[in-house]
Amino acid sequence: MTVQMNSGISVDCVVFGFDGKDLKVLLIKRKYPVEGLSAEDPKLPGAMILENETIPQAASRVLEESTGLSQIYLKQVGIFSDPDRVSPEELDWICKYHNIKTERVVTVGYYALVKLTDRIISYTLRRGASWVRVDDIHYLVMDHKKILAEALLALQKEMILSPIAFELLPKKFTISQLQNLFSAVTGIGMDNRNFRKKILSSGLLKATGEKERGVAHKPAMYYEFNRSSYKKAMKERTGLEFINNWAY
Amino acid sequence: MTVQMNSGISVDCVVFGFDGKDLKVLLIKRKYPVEGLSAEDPKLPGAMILENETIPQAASRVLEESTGLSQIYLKQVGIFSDPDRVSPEELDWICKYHNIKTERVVTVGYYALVKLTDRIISYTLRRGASWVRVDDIHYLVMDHKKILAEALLALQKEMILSPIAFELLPKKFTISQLQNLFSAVTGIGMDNRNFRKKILSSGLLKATGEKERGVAHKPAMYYEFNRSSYKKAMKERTGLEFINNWAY
DNA sequence: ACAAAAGTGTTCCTCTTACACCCATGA
DNA sequence: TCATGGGTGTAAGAGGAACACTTTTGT
Repeated sequence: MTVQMNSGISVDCVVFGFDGKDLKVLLIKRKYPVEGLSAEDPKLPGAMILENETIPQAASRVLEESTGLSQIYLKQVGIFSDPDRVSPEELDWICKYHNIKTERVVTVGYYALVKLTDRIISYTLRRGASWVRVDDIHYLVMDHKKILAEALLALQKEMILSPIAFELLPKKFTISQLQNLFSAVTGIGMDNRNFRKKILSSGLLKATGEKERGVAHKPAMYYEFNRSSYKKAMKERTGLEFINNWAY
Repeated sequence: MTVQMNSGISVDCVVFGFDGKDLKVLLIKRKYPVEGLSAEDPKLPGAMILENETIPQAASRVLEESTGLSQIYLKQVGIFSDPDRVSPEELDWICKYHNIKTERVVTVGYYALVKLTDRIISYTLRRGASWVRVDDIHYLVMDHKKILAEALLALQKEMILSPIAFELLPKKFTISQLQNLFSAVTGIGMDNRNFRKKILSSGLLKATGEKERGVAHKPAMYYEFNRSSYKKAMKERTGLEFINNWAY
């Protein structure tokens, strides 16, 4: 067994969006199909890393290319380094497409959280990409399904621990939207009154004064994420949360 | 800017051990020094990945080589991919040492938790490695100091959330040892009575019946980690811990 | 006898949970 | 007026935090 000399390194991004009801993922199609590989197979947006580029930078680049957005929430999920994760045909395709030579491609999986605005939706659709409900994704090329699964798991964990839900919601949102998002991502249901109490007493929300319009029921108040109060709270943490979280 | 063709991929491991008082890290010296690079510079154990080897497998291999142990707790910390993280001299050294050609080395950082038994200590010392208190480590080669810092951060987070403390303790340990470990790693102090209450009511500890011997004070009871009860508890989680953890 | 760490209970208070009805709006 | 989701309060119980003294051993 010898040291691996030519490793290609790529990044693949699971871009999550929330439409108010379902968690969705941005999927693209393979460009420049070759023999034996369908151009219709859905895949995650990804790219080989460039010289003079760190891996997080590569992930940002992929995101900017596929969504038109910079400055979005990006988190590493894991490394996928099975020597056989890319089939010989796929490897061939990758080498031709990028005009490189490599015997192996190790990929770094990321997930990204974006607000599903009209702009981003039309941008992605124009480029032939699509937003698919997580539950409706049954096949992706290579090990992208596995990357998706790990990304979803990481998102669930993270959403329970950190206030990242706001990254998926519009700037102004209702408490119900927030709760639906939690429920959609984590599968956890919770009494609406208790949810409101907690989230409001947390100080993370700032009422905007604006209300929903044109809905056939009592209009809901719009709130914003109070980023500054969150930062302040982080500094004041006691740090005594431990055993509760892992012991019964 | 072109696609990176020759990326070397390595793993580096931060091996943590606990001697009952301080958190320590296993450091080694560079073998086969070359001009311009001291053989005395301390570094983390690491290796280039091999063909037909996944990255976690490479990390396990490094661990087995440096400690003689397999089956130990290993967790990925992050990827270090700054194009300039390895100086030209270092790169030269790496290429010569491994007899490869590469323009860049991306490394994956891991941390490992080991029980500091007599066997492992003598094994590592025989190989010229040393166990250094975390607080006493001021310089490591390349970006290894940064890797260490991130590993420590990840360990702290993880120890608050999961029962990994047991990986660092002997099979039989006292409650004080456990509490000291928490305190040493997380910096969190806690009332001893409350700590005992919590940890004992958690069902994670199993009293062995054995007591300390030869100590100049009331001998403490030895406990073991009750792995099966932990697994059972995990399945019964309600999953409603969220907002408490990130909101005030 | 003394030094040194182990071990033990109670009270107060906060936070979690469970639970059911009225409100504002558009159709 | 009806259908729809928004919004509200309370009581009981569990769990967290603060607190000081006795016990066991070796020297």
